[in-house]
Amino acid sequence: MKDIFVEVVFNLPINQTFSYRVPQELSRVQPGMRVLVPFGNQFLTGVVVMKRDRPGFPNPKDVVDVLDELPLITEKMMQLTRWVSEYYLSSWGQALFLALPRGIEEAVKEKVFLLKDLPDDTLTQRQRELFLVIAENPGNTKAYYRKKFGYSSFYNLLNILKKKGFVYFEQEYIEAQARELFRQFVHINEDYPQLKEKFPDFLKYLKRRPEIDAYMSERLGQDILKSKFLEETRMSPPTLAKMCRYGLCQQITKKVERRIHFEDVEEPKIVKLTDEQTAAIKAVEPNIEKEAFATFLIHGVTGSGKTQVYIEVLKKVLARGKTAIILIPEIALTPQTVRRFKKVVGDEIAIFHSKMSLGERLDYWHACYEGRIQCVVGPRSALFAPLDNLGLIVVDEEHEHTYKQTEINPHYNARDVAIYWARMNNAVVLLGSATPSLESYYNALNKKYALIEMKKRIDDVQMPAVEIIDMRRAKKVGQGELRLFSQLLIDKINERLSKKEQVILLQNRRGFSAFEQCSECGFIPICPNCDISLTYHAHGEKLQCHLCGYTIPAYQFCPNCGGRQIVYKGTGTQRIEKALLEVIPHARVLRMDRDTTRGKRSHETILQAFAEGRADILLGTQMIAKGLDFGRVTLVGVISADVGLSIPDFRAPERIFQLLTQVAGRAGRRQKVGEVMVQTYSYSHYAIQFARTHDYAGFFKEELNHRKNFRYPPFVRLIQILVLHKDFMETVNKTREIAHKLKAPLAKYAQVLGPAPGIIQRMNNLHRWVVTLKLNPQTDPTGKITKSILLQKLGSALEKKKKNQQILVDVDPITLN
DNA sequence: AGCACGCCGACT
DNA sequence: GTCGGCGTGCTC
Ligand SMILES: [Zn+2]
Ligand SMILES: [Zn+2]
Repeated sequence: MKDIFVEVVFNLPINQTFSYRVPQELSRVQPGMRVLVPFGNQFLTGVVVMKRDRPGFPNPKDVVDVLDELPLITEKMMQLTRWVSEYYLSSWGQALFLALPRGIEEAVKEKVFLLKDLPDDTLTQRQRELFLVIAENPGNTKAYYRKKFGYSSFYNLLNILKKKGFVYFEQEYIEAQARELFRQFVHINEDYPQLKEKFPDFLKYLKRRPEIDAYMSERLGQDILKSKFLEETRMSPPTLAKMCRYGLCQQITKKVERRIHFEDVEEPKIVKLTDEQTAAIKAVEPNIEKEAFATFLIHGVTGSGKTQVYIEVLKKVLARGKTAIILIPEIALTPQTVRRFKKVVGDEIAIFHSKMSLGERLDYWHACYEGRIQCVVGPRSALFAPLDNLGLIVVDEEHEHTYKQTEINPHYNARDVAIYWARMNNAVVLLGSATPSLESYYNALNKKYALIEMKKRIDDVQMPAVEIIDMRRAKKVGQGELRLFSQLLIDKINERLSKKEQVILLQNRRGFSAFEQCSECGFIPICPNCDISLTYHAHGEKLQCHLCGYTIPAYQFCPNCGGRQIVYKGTGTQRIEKALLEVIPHARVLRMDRDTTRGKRSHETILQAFAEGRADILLGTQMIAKGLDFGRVTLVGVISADVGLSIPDFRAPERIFQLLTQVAGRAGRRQKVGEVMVQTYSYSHYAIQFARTHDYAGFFKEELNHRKNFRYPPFVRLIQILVLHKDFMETVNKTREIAHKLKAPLAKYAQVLGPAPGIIQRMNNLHRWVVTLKLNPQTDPTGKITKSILLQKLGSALEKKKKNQQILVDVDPITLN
C-alpha cells in the first residue's frame, strides 16, 4: 500500500505549508479538515490544504489525529483565504483561520512543574527569580511564564533550572476553548401510561400528586431539560431516579444549541416603498435573477430607507433558496436593526456580535455549516461564515473604518474582500452609505459598480441646517478655557435647556499629534508634497510631515496673516466639561469618553440615563455620533472641527465630512427638525462648507482633485511598512535601511516615501516609524509586483516579533500609520 | 509563534 | 570556564 501525505497550515505567521504522512487508519482525511500534528516539541491543530501521494518534505512526521468527519473549509473558501493572504501579505494559515470558529484549536504543550519547594544557593540571582515566578503558580505552559518573566534569557534560564533538577516538563493535552454544550434531559417513555400500572407504590404517589401524572401523560416521548422538569413538577431527585429505575422515563445527555433570543416586535405597519426604493430594488433585481455578480453602490441620505432596500432584496434572494451575509459596523448592530432582519428571515438567521461567547459562536458557526442558517448578520468577521449557495452580501455604511482589521493579521478590509467573495460566488453586493468612501464612489462613476442614488428622506423631514460658527470672529464666552465656546453656541444651549430639551456636544478624540493653527486666520501648516498637516514637535521646535519626512522650523508667526500662532492639541472632554460647567453651572452634564466607559455596561448605562432625561447635555467623543437617536435632542454641537481636520491623514477632510453629515442626519430624525452647530477656525475649508450644504457631489469633486494632485487613493494604491522598536535611534535606522533597500528594486513600480515618524509616534513603549509606498498604477496596477519585491527584500523579517522590534505591513491602509 | 543554538562580552 | 543577553534560523 502506498502512503499518502498532506500539506498543513497553522494559525501562525509562517507563510508555508508543512508535510505530514497519513497513517493508514486516518486515510479518510481530506483537504479542509483539521488535524492534530507534531510541530517542534508540541502538537498543534492545523488545517489540511492538500492531499497528495508524495511527501513535500523528506521524512515527514505522522498526523496524530484527524479532528473532523467532514471538511470544515470548502475548496472555494480555501481559494478566498489564499487570495486574502496573498493580497494582505499574511500567512495562508492566519487567513484560513478566519473561516473557522474561534477557539477550536486543540494542542499538546509542555507545562512546567516543580521538583523542589525552595530555591537554594546553587542558583544564581536570575535563576532564583525565574524559579519564584514558576513557584507562584506551577503547572502552566512555558509561554505563560515567559510572559510573566520576560523574554530575555527565559529559555536559557528555564533549561538551567531543569538541568539542575528544580523543575521538570511534562506534555499536557490542552483542549479547545470553544466547546459544545451538553445538558441533562429527562426523556419520558412512550409506554408510560401502561407501565405505571405495574408499580403500586408509584400509583400511590400519583394519587397524592395527580398533576404529575398529567404532566407526564402530556409529554410522552418528549425530552425535557432536567432542571426544568424538576422545577415544573416540584419532584425530588430521588423520585426521578426511582422513576428511571422503573423505566417510566430516562435521563439522557444531549447537545444543546446556544441561540440568542430576541423578543418579537409587534407586526410592523405594512411599509409602502418610496419611488426611490422601488427603483433601487428594480435595478438590483435582474442580477439576483440571473445570479450574476455585480456590485451596487447605494448612495442614500440618512433616512432615505436603505435598510428597507436591503430587506426587500434579501427577501428575493432567500426566496430563490440562496443565502445572504449582511455586514454592519459593530456600533450599529443595535437590537432595532437586528429585529428588522430577524422579522424577515425568521429563525434561520445568525447574528454575530463582539460580546458573544466562544460557545455561542461555535454553535452558530455549525448551524451555518449545516445549512440551517439562511442569513448571517454581523461585523467584518461574519463575511467568512460557512454559507453555501451565497447570493447576496450587503455592506452597510461601507465607508466605515471598522471593516478594516488593524490589530491582528491579516489586515483585511471586509468591504473589499466581500466583493471578491461575491464574484467567486456569482453573488450580488450592495454597498450602502450616506457618505460613500471616495474609492467606492469613484468606482461607481467609472462603472465598476452600479450607482443607485436615493436623495429623498422617507419622512420628508428636511435635513437640519448645519450652522458653521467661525471661531476666528465669533464672540467667545470668556478668556482661557472659556475661549472654547462661542457665545452663540452657549446661547443656543441655554435656550434648549430652558425648554427642557436636550443637547449633544461632540468633541473629536484627542489627536495623537500636536499641530499648529493660527487663531487669527485658521491657517494650518501643510506639507507641500503630501497635502497633509504637519505635526508639531516641541523637541527642536519643528514641524514634520509624517509621510515624506519633510521638516521645517515651527512658525512663530502665521505666514499667512502674520498673526500670533497657537499650538493646539485638542482639548479632552474632561476639560470641556469643566469649562462648560463654569459657563452653565446648573447644567446636568453626562460625559461619555474612554474614561467613563471603561466598565462593561457603562456605555448603555450612560445612554439610558440620558434617554431617561436624567441629564441635559451629553458630552462625548465621536462614539456617540452613531447608532442612537434621542427624541428630546434638538441641538447637536461640535465643539471643534479642527482637531479632526488637522489629523495628518489625507482622509481627514473625508472623515470630517462624514462626521458632520452623519450628525446632521441623526439630528434631523423624528418629527422635530434638529439643529447642528459646528465651531471651527477653518471656516472656509471645503469639507466643512460642503457638509453645511449637504453637498456630497461637490465634496467628492473637490476631494477627488486633491487625491489626484497628490497621488492618493483611488488613483494609487498605498502600502505602509511600519517599524516598531524600543530604541528611538534603532527605529529610525531600521526604517531608513528598509526604505533604502526598497528604493532601487521598486524604482519602476512604486514611489518610496520616508522614513518618517508614524502618526502615533510611540505606543506600548515602542517607537513607530513608517515607510509609505505609492504604487505606480501604470507599471504595477494590481500591486502584485511590489508585493513580491517586498517579500523578497524584507522576507522573513516581516511580521516576525523579535525581542525589541517588529515590522508590520499594511496594504491599503484606511488610516495612515 | 515558540523554541533551540551559538556567539560574545562579562564576571566569577 | 559559566552566565546570560541577543540575533538567527528552524519547525514537516
Ligand atoms: Zn493667520
Ligand atoms: Zn510630506
